[in-house]
Amino acid sequence: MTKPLPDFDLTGFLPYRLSVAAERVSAGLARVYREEFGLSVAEWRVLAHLVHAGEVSVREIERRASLEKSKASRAATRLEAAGLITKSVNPGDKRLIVLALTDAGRDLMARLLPRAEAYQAALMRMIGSDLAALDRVLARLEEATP
Amino acid sequence: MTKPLPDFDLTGFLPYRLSVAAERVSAGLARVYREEFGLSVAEWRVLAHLVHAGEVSVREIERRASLEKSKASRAATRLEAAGLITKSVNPGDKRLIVLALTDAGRDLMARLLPRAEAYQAALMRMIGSDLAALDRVLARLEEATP
DNA sequence: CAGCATTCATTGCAAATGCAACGAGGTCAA
DNA sequence: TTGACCTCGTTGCATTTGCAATGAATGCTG
Repeated sequence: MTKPLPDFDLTGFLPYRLSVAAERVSAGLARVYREEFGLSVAEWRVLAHLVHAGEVSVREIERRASLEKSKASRAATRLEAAGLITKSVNPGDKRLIVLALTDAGRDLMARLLPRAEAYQAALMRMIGSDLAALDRVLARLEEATP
Repeated sequence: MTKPLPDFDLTGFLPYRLSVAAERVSAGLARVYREEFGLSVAEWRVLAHLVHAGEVSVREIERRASLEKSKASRAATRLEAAGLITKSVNPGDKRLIVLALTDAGRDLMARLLPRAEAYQAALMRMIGSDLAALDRVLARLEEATP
């Protein structure tokens, strides 16, 4: 008596499809900031968050940019070495490190952001009228996951 | 004269949101096959594809399961060591390796697949009426990415 | 204010990753 | 048939990753 192994098509499995799609989109975007600006995903996220948030601790990056503690720390170290950000101790709470863009970092982002926006625009064009629905789905997954 | 750095909210950036959502969903699913069956993502994908495809080469896994060449190869090696699949040379083309589930592999998947399906079902319930739109979006991203 | 628990960032280290190189096999045209 | 190419799977190796441990700083409680 053999087990009744149900058929299962991985390519139709939602978590898999979502993962592959996200990976491809990330890879497409990464070409922009990697090939032309030499940034890794972690570095891109740190810089991108700094543009919006101003001065921020590593911990804040970890939370807001979904970056592993150590990943955020190492990305910050590399960015500092590249002269794109500064790291300093928060005088109020000396456990905290204040990350801030340098002029060079701001310059780089001023050139990079339009490219990133253009990429998002192209993506949105592909998604078309399903954008609102996708937005709802992502919003729901942001607050909870099964 | 400072640069006109446009504001940019990473948490509203579509590629980022997609990436985070996919990562969270994957992590949720991974808890099932990792904690209870000791499988990695790569191993899960290989097994899942074998269920549907029967006997398959490593190359085929690479293509159909979006797994790096070497990742697929190493996953197969581990799965063979664990007694879940067999590896043999294709007699017709001796460059090809034939991967096939063992009885133990089939048994494991018979227990795992219902859990995976349940996870997908829970995910679909969350997505609700936006499922059709999400499906279209993923289908479009599968055939092309900006 | 003393002691203890917590928070933050870094780092050590084992494991995972990705890429290029390799060797074995196969294809095809001259 | 031979020799130049291609394909497949594995592996070597430098890099990246994730996790736990560490050490410094702060908060909390009695």
